[in-house]
Amino acid sequence: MSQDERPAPGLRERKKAKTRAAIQRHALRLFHEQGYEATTVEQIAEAAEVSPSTFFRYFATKEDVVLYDAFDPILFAQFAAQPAELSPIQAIRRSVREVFGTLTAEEMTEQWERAMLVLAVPELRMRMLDTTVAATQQFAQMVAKRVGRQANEPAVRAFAGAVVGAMLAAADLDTVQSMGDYFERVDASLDYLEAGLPL
Amino acid sequence: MSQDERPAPGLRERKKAKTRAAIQRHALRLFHEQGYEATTVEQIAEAAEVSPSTFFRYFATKEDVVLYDAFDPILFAQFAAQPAELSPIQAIRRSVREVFGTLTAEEMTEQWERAMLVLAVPELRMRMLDTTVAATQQFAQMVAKRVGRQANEPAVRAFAGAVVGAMLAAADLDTVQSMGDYFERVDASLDYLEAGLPL
DNA sequence: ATTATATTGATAGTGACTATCATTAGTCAG
DNA sequence: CTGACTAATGATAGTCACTATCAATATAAT
Repeated sequence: MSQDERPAPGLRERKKAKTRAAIQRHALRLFHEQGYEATTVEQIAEAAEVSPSTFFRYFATKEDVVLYDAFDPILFAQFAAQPAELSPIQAIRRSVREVFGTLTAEEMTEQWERAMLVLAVPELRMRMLDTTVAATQQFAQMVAKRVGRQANEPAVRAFAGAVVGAMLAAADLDTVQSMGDYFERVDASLDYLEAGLPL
Repeated sequence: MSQDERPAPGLRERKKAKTRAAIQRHALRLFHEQGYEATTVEQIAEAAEVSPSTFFRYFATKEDVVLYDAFDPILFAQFAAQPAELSPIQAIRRSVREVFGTLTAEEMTEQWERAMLVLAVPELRMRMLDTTVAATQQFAQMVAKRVGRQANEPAVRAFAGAVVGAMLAAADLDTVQSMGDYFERVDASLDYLEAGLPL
């Protein structure tokens, strides 16, 4: 108690965090209950007891309520922290394991449901793809650092693109029906990339 | 003249084709002159001398005016037509060369400008990505056929995803500044994939 | 307590897109 | 050629995401 465990950053900041969380919670609940498109921003605002104006102050778009995604930075940090002697693909494999290994069953379910929502709604799926492709450049830079090359070299870019492409292809709703399935597929894809795309 | 070169499909159909072409032409011109976002559907409709209602009868969204893309099917057909003994990557390389080799300088410029527009406008870029990812499944099926495997095998999906991912990574505005640059990069990426992603 | 500042809600707008319906124009028998 | 059938059009009214603005309110700082 003597130490500031959480710096308790003033009433104003705490209120903002609460408001943001309330909006997101009610939004996700309503999306689950009525579907994404059938839920209007007005409804979300009303449920969270704020005005529509306030909604847009916290989330620039309706999509952002779902896509505010803290995973990319965590995954990147984990990737950077892997021992330098690992190959990029081995580093990816370990990063994925370590990041998702810490999730509770509940968090896992929540992530899975969110993923289903994103894949099901074209609007959300498209935004997710866009941010993923943008993240590919960042990934290329980290790979470059790891193998001692330049990030703008065609080989490095192609490698990063191929890895991301293969990971996206692993997220296929027809054959993947659970988080466990998905991890198996990601692992298999990484094996396949490591083997040099043998056909 | 004795043969029907174009079946001349009735006045109604000819008018529709004309209207569609007029809308698209004026839309692309206005996008070029004023920018995509600054151009409203109302302006396009007015320029093409139709009502806004009619605009949406021809194009479901404003985006579709730009993204109505005839290239994917042509590229797929060309890929399917490549000799069976070629490896998938060799077949891709040849298909790309053959499809774009037939373009005139003017068509080339037009395609380049359209590509720039798509990459510059988030809305368009996202839709393009979505259709590209969707096309990956189709591509996986064709690859499967070529190598005598099933399209839902992880290896086949991962291969298709990796190829598409690497191709997308080749379309990088920082390092690619012309259609010629782009083809070089695509070729280099295919080499790299063929070599088994050596780092 | 008082001043300065951050946050809010209300209001009014824009623009993409949908639904509906009467009018018009192309088609096809007879 | 004419009239009935059908497809295409334009007008109207509406929904919803999102923006801009501004007065009212809540927090922070002095």
